[in-house]
Amino acid sequence: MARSSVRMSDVARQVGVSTMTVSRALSQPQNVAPETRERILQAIGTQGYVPNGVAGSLRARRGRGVVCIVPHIANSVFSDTLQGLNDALRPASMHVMLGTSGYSSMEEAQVLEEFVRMRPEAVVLWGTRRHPKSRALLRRLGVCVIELFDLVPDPFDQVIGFSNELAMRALVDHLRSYGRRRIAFVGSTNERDMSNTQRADGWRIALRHAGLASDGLMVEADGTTVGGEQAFRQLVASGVEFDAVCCVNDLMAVGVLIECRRIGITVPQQLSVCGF
Amino acid sequence: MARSSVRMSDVARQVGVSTMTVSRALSQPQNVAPETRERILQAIGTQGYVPNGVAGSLRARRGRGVVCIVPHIANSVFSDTLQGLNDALRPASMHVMLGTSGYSSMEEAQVLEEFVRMRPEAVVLWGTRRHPKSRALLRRLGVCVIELFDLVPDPFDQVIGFSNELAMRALVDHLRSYGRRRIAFVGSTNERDMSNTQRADGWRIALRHAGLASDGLMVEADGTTVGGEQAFRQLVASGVEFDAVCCVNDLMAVGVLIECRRIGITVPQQLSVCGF
DNA sequence: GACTTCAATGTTAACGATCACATTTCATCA
DNA sequence: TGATGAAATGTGATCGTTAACATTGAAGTC
Repeated sequence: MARSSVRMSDVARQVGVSTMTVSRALSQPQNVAPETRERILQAIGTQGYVPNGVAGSLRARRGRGVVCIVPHIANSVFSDTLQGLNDALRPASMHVMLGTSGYSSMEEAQVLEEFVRMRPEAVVLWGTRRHPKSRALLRRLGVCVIELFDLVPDPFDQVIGFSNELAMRALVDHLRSYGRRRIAFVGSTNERDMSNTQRADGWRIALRHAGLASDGLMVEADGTTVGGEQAFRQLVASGVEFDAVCCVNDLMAVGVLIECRRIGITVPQQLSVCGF
Repeated sequence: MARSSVRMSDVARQVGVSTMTVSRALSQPQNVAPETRERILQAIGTQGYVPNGVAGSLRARRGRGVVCIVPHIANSVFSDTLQGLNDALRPASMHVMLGTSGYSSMEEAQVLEEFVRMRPEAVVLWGTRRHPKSRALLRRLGVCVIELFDLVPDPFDQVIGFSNELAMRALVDHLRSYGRRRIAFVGSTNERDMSNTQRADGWRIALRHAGLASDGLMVEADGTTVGGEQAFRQLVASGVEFDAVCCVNDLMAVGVLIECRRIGITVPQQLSVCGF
């Protein structure tokens, strides 16, 4: 660990004030005489003093870190979120402590346990599925928790998100307003991803509310572009009739579009295709 | 800041040992009698004790944080790097403190100054362009610095990267081995991005070494797909002869490919196109 | 002039852990 | 049998800062 040999007391000695005045000059300038403050800042520059934030956090019982654990960084949904969080935190002189869960709540719990040792100001987590250990830990520490993406009726602390189910229902209703009646669903087989289930539920519920059938209209494959092609081929091969396809994500929708072009189905004339 | 009211001394008291023994049970288990350690771990579980990493870092004069400042998170090159760094750090119980520079060395210096207060174990930075303030700061703190991406002859501390110039020269040589002789360069007008200049240099040097001309063979536009299309159109319009195009990045290469398809140039038959 | 008020600064004691250096215990062996 | 040493544990100081309270001095009030 880098340790600067220059301490606040070194600056204080040179200026001829107490360390408390130096501390105040940095964190509450309005309580220090301008002239004194000026001399202190100059001494800081001369000596190359870098405040020790670890010591400060310990004594002040507050840090400037915000833990953020996302399933995977190298995925634009998550990295965009990180970017936003980072940008919002900087003006407040706070920083992101980054972690990944690999879509596993167990792994998230382990990472979380290590991270909270640094006593973060807040914890930002993706989704609302928490391992019991995580819940207990967060509850015990009383740390501010912000859950992203999934809007649930009984949030742990604070939630910023939307309802997968309602969004998918809105999508289906929109297709209905275009006159579509046989609306298929292309889902992902990724079991860890709860949003797939919630979106499928939304599709099913919307159809039921509208008095439309869903039987045989759901196909699943890997949640990728190739998976989308496969699933769509499967749907076509099944011989079931359909005039619209809702995909659980954009990648699969791209796969569907590719397959449509290959077998000569015109979009949106013959078929409506939705991503998410 | 979350503060657990349970301290190490609470655990120690319950077990009937000193705090030092608890501390050792956690960080150097081999120096504690197995039976004692067992009782300590049990008490920790019962009381829900979470070690205070801030206090530990202060006294031990070493933390577990690694500062990583990238130009922009929401860019796959950087987020992939972050992912890798994060994955490598986790087994060592270390964490990433994330920051962004927005491609500005001045902003990087400011972010860095705030981050080093937490006395990180190491600092990972993108590229090798550093603001003088950053250099001075890092030098003064004596913190381990790792610079990524650009391989330079006079590294600040440690560098992991490759030479843009040499890579581009290799690319040009590869095209020559295919018989290409009129090799154009599509560059980006993004001034902040040093790598553009270095790659252009590589292209120019490779041509000179091979005794080939570069005059009129360089075009520039915005470093995007659209920019690639524009630059290629400009190249075609100039009437200059060429049988290969090196693009400064993949996005521009995609733009070139799109434009080729539009105007009926077959790749790779009539023209070789390279990304980077 | 004595009294209040306020701004500027100082003093002391933490924050919660770990380092460096004891001390205790007990098995080993000449 | 007492010296020797290693394993297990304890003691006291300390990491560098800031909260809480105390002090100082000068200006304002009656």
